[in-house]
Amino acid sequence: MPELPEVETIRRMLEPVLSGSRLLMVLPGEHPEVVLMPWPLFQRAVRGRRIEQLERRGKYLALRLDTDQRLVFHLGMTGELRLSRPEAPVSRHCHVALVVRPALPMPPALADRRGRLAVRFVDVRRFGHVALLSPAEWAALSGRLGSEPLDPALTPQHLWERLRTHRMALKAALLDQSVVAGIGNIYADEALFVAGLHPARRTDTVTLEEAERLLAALRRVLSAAIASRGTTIRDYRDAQGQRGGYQRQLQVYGRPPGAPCPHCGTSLERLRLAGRSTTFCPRCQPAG
DNA sequence: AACCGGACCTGTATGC
DNA sequence: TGCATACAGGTCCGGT
Repeated sequence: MPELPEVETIRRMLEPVLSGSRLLMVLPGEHPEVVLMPWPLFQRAVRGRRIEQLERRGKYLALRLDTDQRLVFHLGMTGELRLSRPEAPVSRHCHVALVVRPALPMPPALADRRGRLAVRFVDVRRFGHVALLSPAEWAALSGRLGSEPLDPALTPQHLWERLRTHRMALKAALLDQSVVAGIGNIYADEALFVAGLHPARRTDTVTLEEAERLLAALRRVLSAAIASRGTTIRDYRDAQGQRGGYQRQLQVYGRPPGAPCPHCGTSLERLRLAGRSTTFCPRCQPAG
C-alpha cells in the first residue's frame, strides 16, 4: 500500500504531534513478533524517551529518540499509523500502541484529560515491521537504499549511471529500493507513462536523455501525489483515517487492459514484470 | 553475481 | 449459499 507519498503524508501529520513528545508506554497486540526484538527489551529501551524528530527514508518512517536511536516503521502492504485517544477501541490487527504526552496540548478529540494520546500501528497482512535501531544500524539501513528521488542531490547523470549497472527491466529497477528509494507499483507505472518509457525496456539501453525524462517524471508524479495526500485504492488511510486523493489523477495504474490511454486513446496493455501487474500504453511508451 | 519466482499473510471480489 | 481461485500498495530468500 504505502509508497513514498503515503509515508511522507503520514510523517507530515505525525510530526507536529510527536516531535518533542514523551513516550509513556508501549503496548503489544496479538502478534508481538511484528516488533523485531524481544518485547521486554523493547519496552525498557523506549519507555520514558523523548521523540525528537520524524524522518523518512524511502518507505521507512523513523522516530528519532533523545538517545539518537530510531524507532522505525515499515508499513508493508496494509500497515497504518493512526492517531487516537489512548482509550479508543483497539482492532485485533493493532500490533503496537505508543502512548505519548505531546509537548503542546492537543485537542480533546485526540488526547485524554491527562493530555495523553496514542499512535497505533495497525497491519492486517503483517508484512510490516517495527524496529528499534542504533544510529549505526539506521545508517546501515539507509546506506542499503538508493537515493531519494525528490532530493535535488540526485542528478540525471547519477540515475543514469545507477541504471546502467543493471540489465533488468526498467520497471524492476524502479521497484528495486537500492536503485531509487520509495517507489512502488503505483508510482512506477505512473512515472514510466509520464516519461514515455516502456516498462520492459532494459536499464542498460536507457540513454542519458531518457534518464533525465524518467527523473523529471518521478518528481512530477511523487510531488503531485504528496500534494494530494497519497493514493487510496482500497486500504490506505492517513494518520487521521482519511483517504488520499491521488487515485483520481492516476493515468494508467489499475486500468484494465483494453481501456483507452488517457493521452492518445490507444488500448492500454498489461504485463507481468518483477512479479507485479504492469499497465502501460504501447503507443506512448514504445518498446526499444 | 544478478535476477526471477515463490513465500509470507489476510481480506475481498469473482466465478462456478 | 458455499467453495475455490485470483489478486492486492512490499520485501526477503533460495535457486538458477
